[in-house]
Amino acid sequence: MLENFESVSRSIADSTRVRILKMLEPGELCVCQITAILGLAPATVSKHLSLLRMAGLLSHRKQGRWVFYRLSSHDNNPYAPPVLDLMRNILGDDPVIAEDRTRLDKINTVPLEDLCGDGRHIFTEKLHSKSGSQATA
Amino acid sequence: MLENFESVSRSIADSTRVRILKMLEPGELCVCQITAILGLAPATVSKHLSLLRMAGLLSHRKQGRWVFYRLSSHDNNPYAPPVLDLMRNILGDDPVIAEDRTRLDKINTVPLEDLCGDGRHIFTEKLHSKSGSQATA
DNA sequence: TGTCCATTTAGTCTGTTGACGAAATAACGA
DNA sequence: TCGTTATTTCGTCAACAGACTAAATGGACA
Repeated sequence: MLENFESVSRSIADSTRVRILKMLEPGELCVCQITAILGLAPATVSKHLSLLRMAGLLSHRKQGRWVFYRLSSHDNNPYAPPVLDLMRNILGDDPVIAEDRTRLDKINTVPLEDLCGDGRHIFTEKLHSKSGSQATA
Repeated sequence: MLENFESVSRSIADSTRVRILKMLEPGELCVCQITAILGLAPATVSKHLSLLRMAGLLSHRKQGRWVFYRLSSHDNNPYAPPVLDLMRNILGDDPVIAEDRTRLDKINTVPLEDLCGDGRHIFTEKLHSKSGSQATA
């Protein structure tokens, strides 16, 4: 009960995890895509994703070497759905969230192989450069 | 934006603060009443209340030497109302929350002067004793 | 004015959290 | 099978959070 609610509320009490939840609204993403958008170390991102999954907010599936995460449709935690519903209706106009969305759009124009492969660092750098918002990668 | 949401989500990410929000649903309470129900040091409770107020979840009014807190109806933080609405619909059947409600009912039978005065410690002790749930103070 | 008492603030201590790099794991392709 | 690569786990470290005690604040009342 209170324990389940706490795992959800603690999950959304961190801005990085809120960013993850918001960037997954349009659909599932690979870990390397999420990592590129956030600009954090893979280990850090993995830990956040694991925590969100444990709280019942995310589901994941493996496809080859890639792992895709999506907003959960499970019933593990009864408090997850109402919280996800609430989040869907807010923060769309927040600057940080909006910038993430811009990066997401840019990332969707690049094949996963390119993003996660050799060109990874170069692309991620462009994604987070000062002129990143209007650069065309 | 994200900052305002974070102050709310961090507020509800602690079980003590969730207990406070739930015990204030029926109506306002004095700090000494909240302290008695929680069984924590007054300074600790005061800090939690201050944090909840800063997040826009609580309002307060002074009456003499007592300070009464209630669920906020202000518009300081746009994320406070939807979160309070969500909370109203959940956790009513949680054991901890239910026990707090029992203590609240018991406290409401005692005049504030008695609760905050000399008999304070004795009453609080009864409130938190093993047989406290069925004791009649 | 001075005392009493509810509440808040200040200071401290301990446990938790979020970041990282390095090492382990797992799956693909040669 | 072996190397490569995406992801996770492990170990570490600095920053934060929540608890307490002690001291400060502020209103009530003699």
